[in-house]
Amino acid sequence: MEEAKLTLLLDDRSGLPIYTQIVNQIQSQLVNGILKPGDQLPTVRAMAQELRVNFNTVARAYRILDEERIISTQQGRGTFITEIPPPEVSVRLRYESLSALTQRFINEAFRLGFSEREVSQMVRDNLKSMKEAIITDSE
Amino acid sequence: MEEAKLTLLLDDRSGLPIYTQIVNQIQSQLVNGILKPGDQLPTVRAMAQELRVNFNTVARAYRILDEERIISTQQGRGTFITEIPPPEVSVRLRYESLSALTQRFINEAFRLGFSEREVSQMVRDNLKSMKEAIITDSE
DNA sequence: CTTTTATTGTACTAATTGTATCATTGTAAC
DNA sequence: GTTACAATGATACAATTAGTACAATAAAAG
Repeated sequence: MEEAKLTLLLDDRSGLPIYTQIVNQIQSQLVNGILKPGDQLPTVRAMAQELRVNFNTVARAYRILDEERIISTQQGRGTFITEIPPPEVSVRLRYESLSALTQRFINEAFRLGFSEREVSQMVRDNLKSMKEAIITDSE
Repeated sequence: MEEAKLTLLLDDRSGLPIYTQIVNQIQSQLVNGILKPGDQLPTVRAMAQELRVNFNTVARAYRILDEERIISTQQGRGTFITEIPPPEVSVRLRYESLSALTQRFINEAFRLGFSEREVSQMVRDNLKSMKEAIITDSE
């Protein structure tokens, strides 16, 4: 949950653009557990200097990862790893991921003084209105 | 009517700037009665140290809350929760507070590819096991 | 009571971060 | 060779946070 050292290796012979290599390597480091949710990535400029590339190239990689919801970039603050991506992860990991997310949510709600009834009611209402919104959108 | 301990939790994954997180949480704690009218908030420097952020970040949050008339900041004295807001405002704020928290949770869960069924099931399970834990603790 | 000191929030500026836009470069297709 | 396009670089910008000096109030010292 801290800032990662994050050593990436660029390969000129790979034929892949730099930003793609950065995307791939961050993805694999996440899958391998080298990067974990909450970790802060190096700033675009720091990583750019490390890799001797323009910081916009790193920014491009970060933007792609952000669009894939793998990281969360925040102007003025930095970039952070979000949750485990859904793809091919095992059923167990998937379950644990949702469980952790739910526990954080419920703990927060309780900490703020909301009751069990209020929480479950609000979840129901939100899910319901979200479903209706989807139906409306597709008309 | 005394100074609050006021434990706030910052979350890097939330995507929200620190000052916004502080604003949201103080609002929530107010509408849930954790903070009461007249309560003194920690000084900007004390809270900053607690959260390991710059005190100007806390000051920014306090300034926003001050503009919303939720708190009253007084140079040289401190910051205090203002006197009773109209009850219907309080109720509305309370609802909106939980609604916003819930929406963030559900959006995140959907983003991770979980279905509506999975989400509501997980919420039920978590609430249930939490209730049992409380019962067990009190034996 | 007056003066001094400490504590508190404020104002302004600087530094750090990601973003947006356009220019340059290189490569492939024609 | 020209053109088209993708990748990268340069520059300016915006958002957030940090640093510094200051003003108002309270508390302490005398």
